[in-house]
Amino acid sequence: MKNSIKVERAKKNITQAQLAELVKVSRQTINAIELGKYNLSTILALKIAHVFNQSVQDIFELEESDWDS
Amino acid sequence: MKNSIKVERAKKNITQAQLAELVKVSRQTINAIELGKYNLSTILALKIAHVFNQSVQDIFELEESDWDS
DNA sequence: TCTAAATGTCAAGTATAATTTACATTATGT
DNA sequence: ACATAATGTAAATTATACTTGACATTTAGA
Repeated sequence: MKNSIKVERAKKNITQAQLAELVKVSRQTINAIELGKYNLSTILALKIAHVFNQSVQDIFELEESDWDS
Repeated sequence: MKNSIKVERAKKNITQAQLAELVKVSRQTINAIELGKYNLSTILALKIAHVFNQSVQDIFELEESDWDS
């Protein structure tokens, strides 16, 4: 799964730490998600989408390989 | 978090088992998600939204209490 | 009413999301 | 060049998503 969190943060001019605070997770969690290191929960994806006023699909995009299983 | 999976399944006339097969998880997982028993992964939410041709937000809705932490 | 499909539930196990602490690296401004 | 903020990374731990197998209950059709 790809994501555009870095771009959205840049638009809003906020740091990973600030985003972390807004959605109430650790800074490292935001960093790992932004770098595609894991498959975050849906509640967290909805919160991030809410912060950026975007749809979840706008920010998180499935890749072919995500369907492998 | 609330969801409308049951309604979407009814529209498409498919069972929990069939949806499970389409998104490649177990039937019990679909059942638990549909009953709001846990916070599924974003990849799975995107796959379910894809099956129903809907946005993630159309199917999964944050509740106030989800912001508690 | 009988049968089968569909749904609900439970317990035990595995996989992985998310936290914490800590430190290294890279970017930014003065 | 220096200082500081921001980002990347790692290991250890905790919380929880998801699986499997099994069984109970509800629903729908013949």
